[in-house]
Amino acid sequence: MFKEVSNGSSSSAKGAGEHTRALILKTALELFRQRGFEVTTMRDIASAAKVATGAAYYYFPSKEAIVSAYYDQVQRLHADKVIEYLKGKTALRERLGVVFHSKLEIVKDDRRFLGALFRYTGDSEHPLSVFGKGTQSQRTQSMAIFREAISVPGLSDELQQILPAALWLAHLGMILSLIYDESEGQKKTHKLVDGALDLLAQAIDLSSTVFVRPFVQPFQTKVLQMLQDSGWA
Amino acid sequence: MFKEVSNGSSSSAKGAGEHTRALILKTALELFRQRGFEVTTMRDIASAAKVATGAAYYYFPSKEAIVSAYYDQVQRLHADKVIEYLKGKTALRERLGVVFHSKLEIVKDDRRFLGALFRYTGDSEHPLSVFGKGTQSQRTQSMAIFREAISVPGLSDELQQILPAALWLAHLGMILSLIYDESEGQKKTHKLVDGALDLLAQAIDLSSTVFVRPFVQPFQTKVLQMLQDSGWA
DNA sequence: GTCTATATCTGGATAGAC
DNA sequence: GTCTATCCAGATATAGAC
Repeated sequence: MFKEVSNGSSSSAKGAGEHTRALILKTALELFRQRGFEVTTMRDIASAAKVATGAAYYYFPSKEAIVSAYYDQVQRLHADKVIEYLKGKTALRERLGVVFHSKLEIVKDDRRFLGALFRYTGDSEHPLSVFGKGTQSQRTQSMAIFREAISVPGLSDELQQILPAALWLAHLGMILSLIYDESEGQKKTHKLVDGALDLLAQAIDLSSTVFVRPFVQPFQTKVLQMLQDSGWA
Repeated sequence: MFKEVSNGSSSSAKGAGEHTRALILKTALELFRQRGFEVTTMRDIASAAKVATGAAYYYFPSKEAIVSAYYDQVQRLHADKVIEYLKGKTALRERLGVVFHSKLEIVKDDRRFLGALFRYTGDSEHPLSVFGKGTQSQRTQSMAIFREAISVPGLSDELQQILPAALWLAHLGMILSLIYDESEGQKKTHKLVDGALDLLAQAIDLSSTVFVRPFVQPFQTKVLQMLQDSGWA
């Protein structure tokens, strides 16, 4: 997110330093996976990538910024996967499954450093805070993926506006669950996701029913109002 | 939470170092409020409290541990307040309002360092992680307060088991909202809390209705099952 | 603009003497 | 239980090579 901004096309246009940057990122992630995030120092990363410490800081203002850059990668990858897998799928439950499970698939081996994403959650000023202004654009992109996933006929206007934010938040919860999940293959988290999506899809179906809708609609309206008031929709 | 454990009664039995500990805590909080959490160093704290740096670390293994100790205080205070204010109040909405707003009242001036509570959210191993094993007992205590608040007649068994965890999670959200809330008097957060509690109370009322209950009950059962599977109820 | 090399600062955290 | 001294690593600064 930091240096590549000044650098035209964000794909793989190997500008001079683009290679170095990629090398540092790749090396760092390998070390994080092997040894863990905390114990890996910037000096380790730089020397393993055979660059000077200053070079690492030239591209990544902090150790967490490396994880943040990794996560940008994840988001791009996720967006691509989702577009591909969503083709031809029309059922809401199925579409939601695609979005959540493909994300899980992408990050599944990176539990040891994914937690670094949450380090600045409580610091509203920090550029890397998940809820902060500095990450607004990533948030918007991520919500767009969820918006795409729920674009099926028959959904109320309110839900169309509520769900992207709600699902984005839920997906953060999923990542947290993954981080804390010691069960083999992290199957607890997979089960949790499936259970939650089942419930959500059923609840949405039910709420669209002619009998139930009149009861539920005012709730949706109020929730939407609250989200708008706090800048989430 | 750290040193006082080895020290019999947790109230104000001024054992040898109990005074020093309290002094360090008090001094640190003053500095955090005046200057902010990040910019205040352990050296600052120690010298302001007129003790050596090592002394501060003797009582608090990390800077965040000071905030954690502060939060223990908050929890005790909150529990006391809630017990007092809840007397004679029987309506669910009112009782929930007491619990949430009294918490908000207690922490309202401490936004500048409350965020430190979340620093280790992504680190499942860390003793101070909000979701970790090291904070289990505080979590249990906090949930007990919410359990007390919702002990009104007419609540389904499922909700009685679901709500403490759900409300505890929601109250974390409230604190995050407070931290990010720049509106004067943090009235956005107050409004959010009131809106959310209104909705919740209405939803619970509605779900107890003879007509709606049959539809909602299976959902509650499944949610409870999921919470139990993941160790939250 | 990209990078090396190196020196320095800062502040969280620890060890060991008393 | 408290202090002094020290370590460690994240981060910054600088000067210069290409």
